[in-house]
Parts: sequence; C-alpha cells; structure tokens
Amino acid sequence: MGGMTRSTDPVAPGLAALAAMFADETRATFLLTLLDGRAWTAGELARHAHVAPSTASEHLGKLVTGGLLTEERQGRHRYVRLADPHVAQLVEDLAAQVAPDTTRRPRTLREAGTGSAMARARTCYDHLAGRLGITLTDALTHRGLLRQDTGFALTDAGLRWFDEAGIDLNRTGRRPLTRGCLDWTERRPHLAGTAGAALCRHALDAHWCVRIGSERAVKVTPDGERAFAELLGIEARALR
Amino acid sequence: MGGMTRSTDPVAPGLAALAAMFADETRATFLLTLLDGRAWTAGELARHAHVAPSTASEHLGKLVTGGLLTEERQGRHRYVRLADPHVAQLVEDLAAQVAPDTTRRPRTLREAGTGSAMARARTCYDHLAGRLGITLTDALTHRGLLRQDTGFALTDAGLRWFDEAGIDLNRTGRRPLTRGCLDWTERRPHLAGTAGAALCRHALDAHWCVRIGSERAVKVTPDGERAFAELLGIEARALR
DNA sequence: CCTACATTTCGGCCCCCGCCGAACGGTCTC
DNA sequence: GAGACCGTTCGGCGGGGGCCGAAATGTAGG
Repeated sequence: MGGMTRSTDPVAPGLAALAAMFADETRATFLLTLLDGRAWTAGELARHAHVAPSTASEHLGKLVTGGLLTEERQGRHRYVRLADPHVAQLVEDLAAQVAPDTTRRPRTLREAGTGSAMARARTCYDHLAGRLGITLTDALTHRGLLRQDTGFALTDAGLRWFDEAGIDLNRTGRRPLTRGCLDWTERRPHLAGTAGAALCRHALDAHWCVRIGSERAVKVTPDGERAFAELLGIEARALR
Repeated sequence: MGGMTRSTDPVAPGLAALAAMFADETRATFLLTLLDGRAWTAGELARHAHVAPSTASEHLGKLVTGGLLTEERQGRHRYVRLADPHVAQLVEDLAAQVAPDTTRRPRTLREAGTGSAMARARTCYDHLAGRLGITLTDALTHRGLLRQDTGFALTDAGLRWFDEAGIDLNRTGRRPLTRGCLDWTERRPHLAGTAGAALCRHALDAHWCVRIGSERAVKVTPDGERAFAELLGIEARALR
C-alpha cells in the first residue's frame, strides 16, 4: 500500500488529528479547566490534573502546536489559555454530548460545596452558565428580548435593552451575536456568543457578580441582585 | 497511584472517550461518509475507507457501542447510520474546525468532477449544503424570512412562508428549529436544524433536487429551479 | 555567584490499539 | 445441499503515545 493515502475524504486526517487532541484524559482535563476563560500556568495545570510537570509540559506543547491553546511566556512562567471562542465552543459541544451521570453523589463535603456553587452560577469561557445563566436567559426570553422558539436570536427590543443597560455589544468579527450553549447541569441552552460574553463581562466589571474560589464559580452580589431585578424583573430569591 | 481517580473533573474521562471515537482516521472517514444521512453496509464502508472487512467490523462495533451509530441488521447485511442529529452536528462542528486546505487541487478528472458537484449542491446529514445551501439561506435572509444579524432564527414571516409553501416544520422534540451549520467549502453558515431538515426533505420529495452518484452530491431539477424562483426569487443561473 | 523555582528535554518503560489474514458462522441463490 | 457472499472473531504483529524520574535549561532574587 506504500505511501498512498488510504482515505477518500481529505478532511478525515485533520478531523482525526483534531479529535486526538481531546482523546487523552489529561489533555481533556486541561481543556475543561481552561474553559474558565483564564490563563493558567503549566505547573498549576499539572497539579490540578495530578500529573508530573514534565508530562504536563509535553501535553501543552501538543495543544499549542495543534492550535487549541495560545501561550504567553512571562519570566519563568508559561501561561496558556484557550486560543479563541471557537475552540471554547468545541470543548463545550463535546462536553455537552457526554452523558451526564446525574446519579453520582458528591463524595466529600468540599466537593458538595464547590459543586453546588458551580451549579448555582459559573462562567463558561466568556459567558455565564449554571442556574444563573439559565435564569438570565429565561428572563430575557420571557420579556421578549430573546427568541428561542424559532431559533436563538435577540429581538429588536433585545438590542435596545442591551443599549439602554449600557452593555456594549462589541459587534466585530464573524462571531455570531447570540448562540445557545447547552448547559451540562441544567440540560438547557443559555445565552452565549458575543451578547453572552458582553453580558458576562459587564456583570463582572460592574460587580454584579464576583468570582469565588480559584475556579469557574461566581456569586451574585447585592448590587447584582438589584440590577437583575430592575433590568429583568428577576426576584432575588431565584438567584440563590 | 492505585485506583485513585486522577482527574478533578468528572466530565473529563467521558470527554476523552468520546473524542477517542473520532481520533482514528478510519473511524473519522466512516463518520464523514455517514454524514450523507443514509445507511451504509459494513462492506461498503470498508471498501470506501480502504481497510479490511475485519477492521471495519471492529470499528463499527466501537462506534455503535459508543452511541454514535445505530445499526439495523437485514439478512446478511449490517446497515449503520449516524445515531441522531446531535451526533451529526458534532461531526459537522469538528469538520468545520479543521483548517480547509483550499490550496489543494484535485488530482484526477473524476475527483474534479465529483468535487465540483459536491461544492455546488450536497446534503449535510439531513439538510442542504454547498453553494445551494448558501444560496437558499441567503435568499431566505434577504426576504426577511430568516434573521442572521442577531443570531440565527426564522422570523414570523418565515414561519408563514414554510406553511404557505406546504413544507411541514415537523416541530417535535427538543431539537432547535433553526441552527447555523458552518459550511466547510463556503465558510459561511447555512440553514440547519428542524427547518433545514424539513426543507431538504421536501426538496427531495417534491423532486426539486435529486441525488446524483452514490454519495452526498445532489442536483437541482428544472422543477426545482421553477420552485426556487417562484418561492424565493432565486434566478436559475445562481443554481448552476 | 549561588540558591530556589518553573519548565523542558531525554531515556526508558509499558500498555493500548489499529491492522491484517485465516478461520468460522449466517444468509441468500441456485 | 453446494457454493458464493457478508460479516465476525481471534491471534499476532508493530507502532504510537502517555507516563515518570533524572538531568538540563532558564529565570528571579539575594
């Protein structure tokens, strides 16, 4: 058979190579960890995934070469982050496809605590997810600002709402304005895309939400409760 | 390290296992081939991917066990197809992410022929893609039936259009009505989701399009040219 | 310069997995 | 029932790749 290409489809080798990036448990852990949208050092990721630094280094090399991560060297540190929203979406899509074992119970108190905080409110790359993400998405939909019945798109009233709330929909590039991201705890779509990112960014900038712990979980502040009540009619009770 | 779980994230093992399904070139070829939405026999796939029947059999076993394919035994044949639209979407998403080598030139006359037919009009699982898919999507958008500027959703006028054209939007289940599918030859989104599937199905049923060859390529018939001109104002020239 | 620390490179180990051919079990046709 | 055909199972081969520890590189700070 020699050096002959075996596959009919020219896309297949690339597809297999891309999937191979995700097909290792350690690399998958890295990618899911980086889904918090921030930059981590190689050592942090190594400890987080319980592998030797040398192992982590090799994995990061592959992920960077493969275009999934970008790196930034600062002194003796190597910071990596997801390369772009497209990659983040791919990680989300794959994670959403995985059968969620909802039967599983938390094993430790610590896990139960962070687990419920994560379920309550967290970031998903650059937008808000968890029950908070669902609550916001539902409120937008219920008020006629977002349509989910014929797809997933802001309405004209929705565009005005963002404008009036002072949230800049930084509409640039080809990234879609809105996109449904399937939440893997709630199993329902929540607002992602440029609009979701703008909302999350504004919520953090205006201290409507603050990050808690060192991971993806966030918490709604009293300021945030007031803002969400005023702008979207969300009761504070629904945010706890 | 014993039997201890190494990963912090419970999703990671599942994600890695799912990705491993795609991470083999032969399996990737199978999945891309099955993206035509039809059922293939094990032998057909084996020949198409240039592997021994025994090899194909093992791969199909994994893909079926992994839930990506469903099988249907008929006599001495084993027919397989993509398990559901969700799987198809995942294959599309991964394929769209791979860098398209647009620089590559067709090597043979046969490849050039089928290649341009594929680029002109083809199916993508259960909806229409290629230039035809783009042309239809653009026409819908231009007539105010589909909004792409604030997401990707039909308008109320769009819902009426489907109704008046006699195309049944079989709205059932949780599948989204519309969804943008990124075309990997055109690099632009075209209509997918329930609406895209309904349109494709109707086009084939009403003989607006017919399949050519044994793969994904389709051709617009004279009936189809009339229908698209009448319903969407598309010039026949744009369909050739 | 010398120490501490983050990261990388290298060698070696081992397991996993894709591949094939040969043999076998069903199924259809004549 | 004989023969052709489709698919599966099994054994064995070979390569790729993840893992670690040890040593090397490079940076920050005394």
